Amino acid sequence: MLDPKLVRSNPEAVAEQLSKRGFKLDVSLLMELEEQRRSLQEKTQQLQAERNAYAKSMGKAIAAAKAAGEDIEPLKAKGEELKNAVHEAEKALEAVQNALESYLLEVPNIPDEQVPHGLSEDDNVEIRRWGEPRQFDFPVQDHVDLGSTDGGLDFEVATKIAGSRFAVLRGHLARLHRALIQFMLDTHTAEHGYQEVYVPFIVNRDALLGTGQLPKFEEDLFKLDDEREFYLIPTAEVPVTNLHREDIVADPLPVKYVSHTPCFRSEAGSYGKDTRGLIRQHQFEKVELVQFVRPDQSDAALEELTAHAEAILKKLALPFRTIILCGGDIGFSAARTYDIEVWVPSQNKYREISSCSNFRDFQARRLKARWRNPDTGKPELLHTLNGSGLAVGRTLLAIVENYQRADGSIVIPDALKPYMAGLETIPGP
RNA sequence: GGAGGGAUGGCUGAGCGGUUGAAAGCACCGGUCUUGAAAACCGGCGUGUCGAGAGGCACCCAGGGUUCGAAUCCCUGUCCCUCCGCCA
Repeated sequence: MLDPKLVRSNPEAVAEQLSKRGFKLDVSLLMELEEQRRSLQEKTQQLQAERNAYAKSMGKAIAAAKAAGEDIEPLKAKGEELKNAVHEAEKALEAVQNALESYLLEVPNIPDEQVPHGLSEDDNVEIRRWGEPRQFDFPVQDHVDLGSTDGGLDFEVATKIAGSRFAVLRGHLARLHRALIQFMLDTHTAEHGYQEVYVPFIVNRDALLGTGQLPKFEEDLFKLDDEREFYLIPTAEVPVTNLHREDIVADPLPVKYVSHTPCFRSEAGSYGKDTRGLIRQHQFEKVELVQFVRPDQSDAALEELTAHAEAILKKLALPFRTIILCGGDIGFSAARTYDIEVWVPSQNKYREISSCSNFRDFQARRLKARWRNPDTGKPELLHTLNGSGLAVGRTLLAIVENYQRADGSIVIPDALKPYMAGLETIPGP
């Protein structure tokens, strides 16, 4: 959520900045609600003050009246009147505050100055490339064909037991999948200073409000049929970032977590997109990096975090490029996002494998995630960041395709061999 | 699943329906003292929100209710603890 003070004190400037992402801030609605809020709040608080003062004086007044043998009913009646007036004012104020709050909850974050202009993914800007896409001297197969030979990658049986957009992995590929997870976790904990956390895969509504998936993106989530309003997590970002909801972080910042979780997405609105293969699934695994940092450190932290994700691809010798998302393509809660795209030979292009974002204080404000600034001694909002490090299914896909040989076998990257009991290649048909 | 007991400021922990936004201790900050530190002593010290400011308002798990007045009474929910049962 944006700082309400900023929005009401400078609505035109905020609207201008939000237009960069194609969002139209309803300034007149906002101003009108704000005006109502102000006058109602004034009135309510004045009445509350009156009631409080009156109630305070009542103890003595009643005692005095009783001693004098007077009727105390009139004293009570005045209190009753005040009570009712306060109630009414409070209700009106609450209604306006709710309207204001629910509007603000659906306003996206202000994009960073460095975010390129543009309204579609075509306007994203490439920052850097690493590695050379391999030249193949034989017809390239995609991972679906490569995996189908020994049933290592089986979409049909997954359809039977669940439905479309699910996969079953078997044998070497299942092991490779597990190896990737271990490898990523080990790298981030041992080399990049992250603490590993294991978290719930089911979260409540408050958690999703905190990170910004709700209230606006309910249709992307799997909701459980349960009166407790449970949802399957769409990313580890939700449980991990919520670790510090309504918290004043005591640890020295930055606090860095890495977590491996499954992710569940209904992918509403993506029908017909990437229907083949592992790219877009209802269930996939991800190793996620999350950081809580001092506000003045978050820009640097995003560069660092992105480099941590890139390090995995470098160790796996998978060619990639890093792009910065333009205003129109950036996520709801993010101020700045780098996508890392890995080379996918069968598609002859780079495809997203990680998304690293700085949310500034946007999530922190919703979460009430704070730290105690030693300079002021006061609790202040901190900044949150996260990034995939990496999406496991897509990494598996990239390995299978980039490391394929003419006979359909797949070479195991050196970095993964220790996790594969020394296996050198996954044999072809 | 059954039976009890809890939830108060960064932590521990008092709190009679009215003078309690909240005792006390710890921690923390400032000062005195000291060559320095510790100890001792003095003072300060919750969060949010509105306001230019003075100051106001809200908050004692959450939501309802009773009352002129609720941290204190009632109801519902959530979470935690103890005992019994069951269980990967």
